Amino acid sequence: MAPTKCATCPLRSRPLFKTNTDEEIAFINEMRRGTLKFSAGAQILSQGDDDSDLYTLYSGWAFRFKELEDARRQILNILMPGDFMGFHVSPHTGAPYGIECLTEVEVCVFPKRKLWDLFRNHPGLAYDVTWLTAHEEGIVDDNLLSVGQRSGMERVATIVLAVYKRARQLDLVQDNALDFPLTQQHIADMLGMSLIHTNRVLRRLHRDGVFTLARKKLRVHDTRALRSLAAWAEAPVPKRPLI
Amino acid sequence: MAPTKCATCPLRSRPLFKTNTDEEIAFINEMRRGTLKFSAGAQILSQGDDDSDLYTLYSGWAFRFKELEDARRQILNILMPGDFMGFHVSPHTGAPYGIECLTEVEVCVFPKRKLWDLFRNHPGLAYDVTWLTAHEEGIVDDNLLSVGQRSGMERVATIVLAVYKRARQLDLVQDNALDFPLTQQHIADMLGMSLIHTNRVLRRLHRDGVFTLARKKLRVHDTRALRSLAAWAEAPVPKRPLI
DNA sequence: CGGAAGTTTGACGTGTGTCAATACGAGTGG
DNA sequence: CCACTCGTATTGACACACGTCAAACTTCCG
Repeated sequence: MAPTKCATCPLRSRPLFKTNTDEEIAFINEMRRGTLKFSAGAQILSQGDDDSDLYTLYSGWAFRFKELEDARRQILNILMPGDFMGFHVSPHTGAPYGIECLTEVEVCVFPKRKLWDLFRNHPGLAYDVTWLTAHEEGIVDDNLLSVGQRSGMERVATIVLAVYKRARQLDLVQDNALDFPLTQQHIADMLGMSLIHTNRVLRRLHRDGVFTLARKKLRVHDTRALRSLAAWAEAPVPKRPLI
Repeated sequence: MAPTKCATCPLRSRPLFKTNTDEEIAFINEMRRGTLKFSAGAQILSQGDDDSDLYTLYSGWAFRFKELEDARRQILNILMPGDFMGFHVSPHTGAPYGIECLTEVEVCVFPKRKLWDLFRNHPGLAYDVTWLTAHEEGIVDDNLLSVGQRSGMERVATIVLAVYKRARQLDLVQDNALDFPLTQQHIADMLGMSLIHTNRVLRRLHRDGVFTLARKKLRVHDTRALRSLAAWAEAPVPKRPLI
């Protein structure tokens, strides 16, 4: 359950998140309209929606995606606790993407029209909003690099490693294992590959003992191998803002 | 030549760009350290640079890209006049992408450390920075959708149409034609295809009379055909901020 | 227990990549 | 004005990663 007051938000006390001033937290608390629950598979935001709200993902996983008329779907990035969602540039022409839940999800809701107050009175938070937007763009950049340039094997290794790292930052990993709610179809849609080819690649990595992925559990056995398969560039993780 | 004062910036008077208050323009003018010229092929920002500046592209074209150790390169998006560049989340770990000029380029330079003043004293401009960041993310989203889900033919049609539309907004199109500085290698690196396959697709579209692309000139003959090849979704263009 | 959703495998086709060679265009220097 | 050259564009032959179709199997869950 989400806490009633942002000041006592257990997410905020995690070392991953930077600290805000009491005043800023009070403002966030006041701006927050409340929390909402969605069940797995529900859409928090549908492509084309206009006049949607802003959200911070409090618990659970979701993903942001775009789709074409003929139902081909591209997953743009995965959303995990602390991610800020719903800010886009086409408020009048409808959301250019959708957001769908992978698990049961709880979000904090912020009305868009209060955003101006935030920018006007809390420059620190305004900067945080920009930071989060740029951060998400960085992840999409990474995904575009993968889908555009890496082979199927490299793509799978890269995404597994990326998810594993994010999950570890959020303290979701125990004994190299975590709950992993994506189906192979989701992975395929994220990597721009067919379901069947995705399955073959996963099988191969499974057989080679790099990781196991079964029954919604991901267990990473050989980070080293994963890293070299992915041609991964290591980089320290800066403290991120939380709105 | 870039003007000495932002108040008389000819870019700003274009209908594409929204108006700012005199005070805001004065602040931008004061924040601007000056202008810089780059020749075609020069890198405004190199992957891994730390402590870089912020830029607004004043004239010319450039592109943002990431590359892997083995020199595979993914172009993330194309930059045209009015684009805001250089804001990213990893100031201490080095820029996660590079920016390279396609033509001779002139940019306005803004020191990053003044950004805090901007957020603190000019919430309208702070919002504009966020807007521009989110807008660029939207373009990367579109590119990821293309690279992940569309066929080679669809990808080429989509990108040609997108560039054509942006160029028209900037008044760069005369008689359905514009200066187009990308080589086929650039297009290939943007669409995640090999140079040779890109060439074949271009030839086919050329033969079918959809558009011609030769000697750095792009001439669009059949927008209708292009649109249907691209499965394009029409959307009105909102006024964009200019910093 | 039954049905739906998700996973796995095989057979086969094709879009796209790779290799190699030629042709073209724009500069450069003689 | 002509060689020369280098980046760019074009084309053919061939290979393979990946997509498609089809079917069985396994897991989940009411």
